[in-house]
Amino acid sequence: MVPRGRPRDTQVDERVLRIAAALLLERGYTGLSIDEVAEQAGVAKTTLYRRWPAKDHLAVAVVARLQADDEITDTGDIRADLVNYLEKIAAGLNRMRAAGHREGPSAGTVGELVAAAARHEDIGRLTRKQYAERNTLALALIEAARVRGELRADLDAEPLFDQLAGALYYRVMITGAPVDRAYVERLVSSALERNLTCP
Amino acid sequence: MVPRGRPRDTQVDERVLRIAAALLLERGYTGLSIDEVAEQAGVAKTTLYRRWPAKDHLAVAVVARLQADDEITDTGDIRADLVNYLEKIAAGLNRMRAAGHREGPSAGTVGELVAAAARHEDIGRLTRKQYAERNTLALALIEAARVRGELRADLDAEPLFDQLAGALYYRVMITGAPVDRAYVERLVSSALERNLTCP
Amino acid sequence: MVPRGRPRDTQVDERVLRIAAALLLERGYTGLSIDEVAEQAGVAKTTLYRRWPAKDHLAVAVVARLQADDEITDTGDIRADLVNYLEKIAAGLNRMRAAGHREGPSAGTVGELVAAAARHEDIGRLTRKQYAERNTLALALIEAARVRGELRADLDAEPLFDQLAGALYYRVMITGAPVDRAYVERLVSSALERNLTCP
Amino acid sequence: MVPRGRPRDTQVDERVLRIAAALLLERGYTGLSIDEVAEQAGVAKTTLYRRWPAKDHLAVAVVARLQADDEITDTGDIRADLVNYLEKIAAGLNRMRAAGHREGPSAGTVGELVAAAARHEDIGRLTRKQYAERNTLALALIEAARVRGELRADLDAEPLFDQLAGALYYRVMITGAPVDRAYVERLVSSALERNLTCP
DNA sequence: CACTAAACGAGACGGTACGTCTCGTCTTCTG
DNA sequence: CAGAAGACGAGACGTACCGTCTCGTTTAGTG
Repeated sequence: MVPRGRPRDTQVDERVLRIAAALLLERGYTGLSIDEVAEQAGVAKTTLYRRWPAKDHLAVAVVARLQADDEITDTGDIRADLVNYLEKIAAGLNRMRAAGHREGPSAGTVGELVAAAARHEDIGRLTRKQYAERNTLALALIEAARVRGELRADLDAEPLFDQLAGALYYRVMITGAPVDRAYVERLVSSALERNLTCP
Repeated sequence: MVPRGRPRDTQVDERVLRIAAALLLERGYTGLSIDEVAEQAGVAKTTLYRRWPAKDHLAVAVVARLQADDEITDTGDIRADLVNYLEKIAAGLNRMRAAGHREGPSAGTVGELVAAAARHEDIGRLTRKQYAERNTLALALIEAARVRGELRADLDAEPLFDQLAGALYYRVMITGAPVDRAYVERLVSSALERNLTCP
Repeated sequence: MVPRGRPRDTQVDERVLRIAAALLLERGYTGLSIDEVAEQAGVAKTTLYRRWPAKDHLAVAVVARLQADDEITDTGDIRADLVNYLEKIAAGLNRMRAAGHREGPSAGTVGELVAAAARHEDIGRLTRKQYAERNTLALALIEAARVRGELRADLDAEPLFDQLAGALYYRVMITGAPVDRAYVERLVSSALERNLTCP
Repeated sequence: MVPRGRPRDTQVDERVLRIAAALLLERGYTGLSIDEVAEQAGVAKTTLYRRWPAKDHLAVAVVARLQADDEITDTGDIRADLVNYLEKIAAGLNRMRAAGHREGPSAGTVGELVAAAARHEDIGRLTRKQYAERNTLALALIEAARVRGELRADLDAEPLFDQLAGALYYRVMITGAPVDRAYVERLVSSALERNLTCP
């Protein structure tokens, strides 16, 4: 398939995403205005809509780039690996938390993205797929630890990871409590140690 | 303090919240229009804004009323009590999930509310306070179980409840996975049983 | 007929009119807000509406009081008498001109009063009656001058006074040109001297 | 200068002004609602506000178009020319008089326009400029008559025209008296003949 | 080099909701 | 009853976005 017509200006993507990121982080989701992005980027609105079909898509793209690659590593020490991985997730969330001037404790932008995923089926599919991949990796990590005997044999991995990741999101979005290294370690401890007393 | 002037019509709150709830659940956050609520409720917009300073505030009030009284009970069986309580939370979330057109897997409305809390400092304070109360109750439940020996003595209650509630929110908002009774039971089991093998 | 119940507080009228005048002159007709007048006067809106059925009526009352009594005097010198009288009218108009911060050249408040008279039949009747009285006096003045031979015998008094008063209003409302003593004298001269060359 | 961007739809101006004129004449100034104009013209409110920054501006534009071209002609007979020209002005005023419900004697709409000119500096400038042009033409007409000896050599043209036009406005806005051909002729006679008896 | 196809800048446009601002009416309690 | 206080209905206003459209202009590749 031969490309016809004038090729897209690749610098546009870069410039737009940079400026959109600045706006999003500085003023929050509402403050991210298509008109303003276009103007600041010296780009026509048409050009934006040629690349991202709606503001929500642009916002998702911006955040996706901010989160980047949360690598997962398996050192054989499940506790350390989980702490390590969860900390990366926490870092991404904390970055969102700063968005929107007031820098209140709650990460409104994360909420907006959830809403965006609900508004647009394609965004929903995309983000769920990405989260599914992340989940798969984490579950594999846990499974490996189970197989090699670090975790108990009849472990239910799915809710375990839900608990870990969920606690982070819960604090960031709902209670507004801090999510730092100390908390992550408490969290992993709480999740891995037995809680019920042995009868 | 003596009340001065014409007292507020208490029926208005009732009527408005009922209609707003219907709109919110049927058409989602965007479909909840102040003008329409006012019209359907036979109320002037001024009257709405006298009670709720912005649409966000109305929406939060609507949802607060839908969640309403998630009573927590202490039967002496911490596992059953937690399952019971989490199911109530899950029910509330699932109700939100249905909100808005496509009945997609993700509860966009919850995300909007998180965003609303971030946009308005007062909403943020209010909701965090409410969640803090809920947390307090749950932590007391857990603490009581610890004291009477159902849970281990050195239990860290805070992350434990974060894990439980967080997992529900995480699935509803992020992964889109179902949150039903079966899952809640798996979740509580996962959180309460020991996961690390004894060395 | 015996008066029953609490008698009206006569101080209210005074206070309200004073404050309304201040607002009207300072901010113009739009800036004259019933709510604000009530608040500043320490008076309930009910009380205002008991006295003046609408904002327009209050405004008219305010202006009527500002104009007060344009006395007309007959010294036997029609030119001087007219100049004298027109100057009083001009003074009233110039007072209105200052109204509304921008102190532009045009007296918007006069226009608003005209509009008010058109909106409310009763205001229209009232003001037209007042203007009719003024007219009657002026016409009598002119007529007397005619009878005693100062003015020509077949003079048409009605358009003559229309011309004089009208020119003032025209400049104040339409062209924005100044209306001072010098102009009034030119005006009277122009109206009284013959303009057509004698054939 | 190259035109950039999508050109304005010229039909919009036409349609909007037509419909706005209909509303203004039928229901008066208050009855001229931006929302309704937009709806009836099949045009977005945004489009209206792009052309006229406020309702006042639209109203002025509507009236300006109604008045349109009051051509002035110089036949060499100053009396006839003045009558002719004043009649055109009177016609415009009488058209305004009909505007708004009660078809009362006073042209409230003219008052509203005066008020509009006072509220917005730009409208004031614009309308004063237009009236200045009209004045210039009329003064030229009078001046020509003076030069050719129809009017006396030391005539003061400015107050003369003020008197003529002013009388019309005065009757329409203030006294509510009729302004028809007969009156215009009396008016011109009154203004042109000598009024003082020769001493 | 002409021609085609698409990207691009600019900005008008339709649509829609928001939140604000008055006005004039009403309802309650107090003197 | 008058008055203070303030809720209420009604309705327009002007604003702020979004996403689409319609131009004219540029930038490639192709015959």
